[in-house]
Amino acid sequence: MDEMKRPEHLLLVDGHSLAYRAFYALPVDNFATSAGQPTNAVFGFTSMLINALKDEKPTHLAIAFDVSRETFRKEMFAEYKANRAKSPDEFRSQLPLINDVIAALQIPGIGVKGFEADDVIATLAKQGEKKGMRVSILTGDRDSYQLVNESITVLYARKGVSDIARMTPEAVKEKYELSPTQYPDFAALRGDPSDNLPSVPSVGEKTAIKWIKEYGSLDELINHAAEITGKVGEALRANIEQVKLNRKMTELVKDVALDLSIDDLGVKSPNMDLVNKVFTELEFKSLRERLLGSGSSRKEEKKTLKSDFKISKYFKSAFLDWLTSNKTNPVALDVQFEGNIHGFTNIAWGLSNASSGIAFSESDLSQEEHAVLDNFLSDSNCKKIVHSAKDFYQICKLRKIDFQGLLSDTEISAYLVNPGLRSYELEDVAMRVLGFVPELANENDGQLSLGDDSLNVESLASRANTIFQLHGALLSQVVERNLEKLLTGLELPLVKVIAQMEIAGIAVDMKKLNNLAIEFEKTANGFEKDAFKIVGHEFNMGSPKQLQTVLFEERKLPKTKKTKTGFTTDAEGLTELFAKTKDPILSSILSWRDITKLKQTVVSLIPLAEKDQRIHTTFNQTVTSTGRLSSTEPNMQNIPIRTDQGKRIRDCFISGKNYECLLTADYSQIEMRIMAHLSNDPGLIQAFKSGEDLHTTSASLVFGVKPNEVDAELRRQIKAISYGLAYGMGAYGLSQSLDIEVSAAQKLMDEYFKRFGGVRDYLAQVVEEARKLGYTETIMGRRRYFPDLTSTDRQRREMAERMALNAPIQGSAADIVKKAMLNADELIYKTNLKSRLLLQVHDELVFEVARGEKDQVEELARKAMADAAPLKVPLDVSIGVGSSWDEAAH
DNA sequence: GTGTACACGTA
DNA sequence: CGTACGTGTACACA
Repeated sequence: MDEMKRPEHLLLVDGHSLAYRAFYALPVDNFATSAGQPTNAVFGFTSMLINALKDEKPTHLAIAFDVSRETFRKEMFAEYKANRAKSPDEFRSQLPLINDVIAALQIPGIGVKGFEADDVIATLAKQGEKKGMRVSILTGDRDSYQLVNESITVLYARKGVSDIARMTPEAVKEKYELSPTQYPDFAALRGDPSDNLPSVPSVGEKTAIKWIKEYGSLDELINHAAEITGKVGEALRANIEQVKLNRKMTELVKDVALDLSIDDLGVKSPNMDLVNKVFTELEFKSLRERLLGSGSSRKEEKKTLKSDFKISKYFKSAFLDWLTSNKTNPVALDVQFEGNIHGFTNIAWGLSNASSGIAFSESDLSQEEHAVLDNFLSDSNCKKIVHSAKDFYQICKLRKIDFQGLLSDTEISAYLVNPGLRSYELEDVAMRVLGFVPELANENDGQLSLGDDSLNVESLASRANTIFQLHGALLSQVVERNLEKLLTGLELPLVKVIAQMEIAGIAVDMKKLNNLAIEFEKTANGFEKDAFKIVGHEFNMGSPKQLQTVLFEERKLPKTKKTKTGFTTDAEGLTELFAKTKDPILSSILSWRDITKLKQTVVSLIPLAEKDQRIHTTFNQTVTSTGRLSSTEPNMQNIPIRTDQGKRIRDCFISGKNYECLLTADYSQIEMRIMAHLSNDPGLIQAFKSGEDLHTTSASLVFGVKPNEVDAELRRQIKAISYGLAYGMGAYGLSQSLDIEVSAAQKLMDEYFKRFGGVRDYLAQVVEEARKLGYTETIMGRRRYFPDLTSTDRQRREMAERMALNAPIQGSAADIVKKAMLNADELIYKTNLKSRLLLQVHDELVFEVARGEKDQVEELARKAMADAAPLKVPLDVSIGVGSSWDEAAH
């Protein structure tokens, strides 16, 4: 192969800071050899190194290490890094292993006594720059930002082991509004807690940046220190010597005497024998694979996803060919975009089948090509496999076409196969299911992607190919686990409904909302003042720690229940304390907490209202382990309702222009109905069929009184028992929630089970079966796995048991509500109504009713919800209508 | 700058 | 020592 002459590129790695980052980024528990040697730092370090080699393709390479803590900086400032605890044994034991790794990779490691790795790197970087090389510095230390210029880039390990920020002069400017040369001036003012460099009191990043921007440099700032007014000015003048010292310490040394030169740093191929030996000892299997495909080792064949996978860069014939001739075969699609439901910009697409792919940015398309793309997207005969179909529905909806032909969504498939995992992002699912991650496409011109979230367009084709492969692998798991119907009959069609709900959003009365914020703020301030007066000094009421000092030390109140770090100050504890002591501070705190929480809710809603005066939440379909939806930004599923003040917040959600009112429809006691259905308990079923109030009926049975003799207290008790059971509560928990003796609680439970023996048998059977099978199932076949049911750790096992008890109940309710949403959507579509579904709050649906459609929507909602599942008991739906969400309550 | 603890809103 | 969530603040931090 003829060696192309490429520009020389020097990669310098700060070994210590990178390893340290890796150590804290990866859980030590998950990385150890079978002999028990921790390897998380080695693994993370090696992983970052391999990635950098792959991405940077350096021609020259060195790793610098700190040799000891005794450096010239320490001589200048005795306190330097004095606060650093000795690094944990688990970390230090890995340093020799890191040396083994870099020895195997034939990378020179450099350390110079009296200097830090940073200084060595600065020296080499400058030498490389002089020789006309491109220089990259991989580090977890921001001090090296001062070296950044047109030739020198810092690759800063932000968090984890894959989040690398590419710090060019522009990136530094963007982040700090300062040039790289100004960075150390700023750092000197800010101080550095990890190096034990003090900051100027009351000067934070904001002020530091402002000053350096204003005066241009630290020297100039100091020259004009006398001009700065106020407290901050005084603080600066009082600390000028420290700041000067900080500045000296931050400056990197660029002329450390080294006994080798850049020319000695040419990249060598790894010593494969040694690599095999070391990686085997460390039990790194996947890293060895990655190394082989790293490109730093010369002729090794590259391990891509699929050797025959071809990516066509965009060109016209390929584009047309792809979108028009592949009609009958499924295609995997990936999309990248900026913006949100109010406007998507910079859209780029990746498409792939088993063997080839194409990727293109929309900006490169002609008008005709755009039309071809739209046709493809809305052609139900073109079967599409995607990861996160909601994006596709929303992008299409905004350009007024219908996304059609959804064959599957790998994100949702993966979720159904095993809900309750942390992430269903493509990279994570691919790693779990296929054992690899989609590769970034190679770039031939040496320009690299920007890291972060901006992908290069070609990589969308590899992502699409990964999605294609995932579909095959996940489909067999879906079939194996009997999840096909749940997937295609419930979750997939639901995606579109949710996409529409998010785009619709819910209208808010901004005036009311703003006024509420002001009013709550005022009230809160009043309570705060009261509290300060009672205590005799100011303190931060929002700090549980300070609160503890005030309550238990200053006021010597009796201690509440313990938390991990002290004594609880939660509402329950404080209420109890108040009953005991009548200390007025307690009621002030409780009232302040209450109103502050409400204020915060209101305040956070205000900026979320978009130009359309509506709030558009995001419903996540793959978060909960039970099958429920979740809602974020804002969470519309925990808007207050219980108190009068809280209801005033609900009153701010209203029907929008051209709509008549809001309509809420909710299931009454859906979880207890499911309990009746699943347990087949004749008493419970009868109670529901009778049409009487459930809790009243149950109470009369359990307590042996006539229904009309069931008072509020008895009703409250039976309600606590019923729902407690659905959550796996024991006698102790019941005694707590009813404030009775444990023995009394046990008696109550016994009595309950005497009447509802079927419930007891069912609960026992659920756990038994879950232990046997490893999972529970809902009425629609949704599974949740419980590995901890066989744990020897009692606490974990019992936790798993309670979760297993609850999962079929909560999960079946989720199934039913989801089905109801589909029904409602379909009925609206069929009857051509303008009304629409806006929100789902677990057992409640909120509709926005168009003029003149009130009665129809009410009937439709009732039918959609009641018919959602054929249970052994009826599904009771109650409906309310009003001009606001509060008024529509019932 | 980031993660954890605590507190608290909903079903 | 009752399930399932999301969000805010304070605080520690290696």
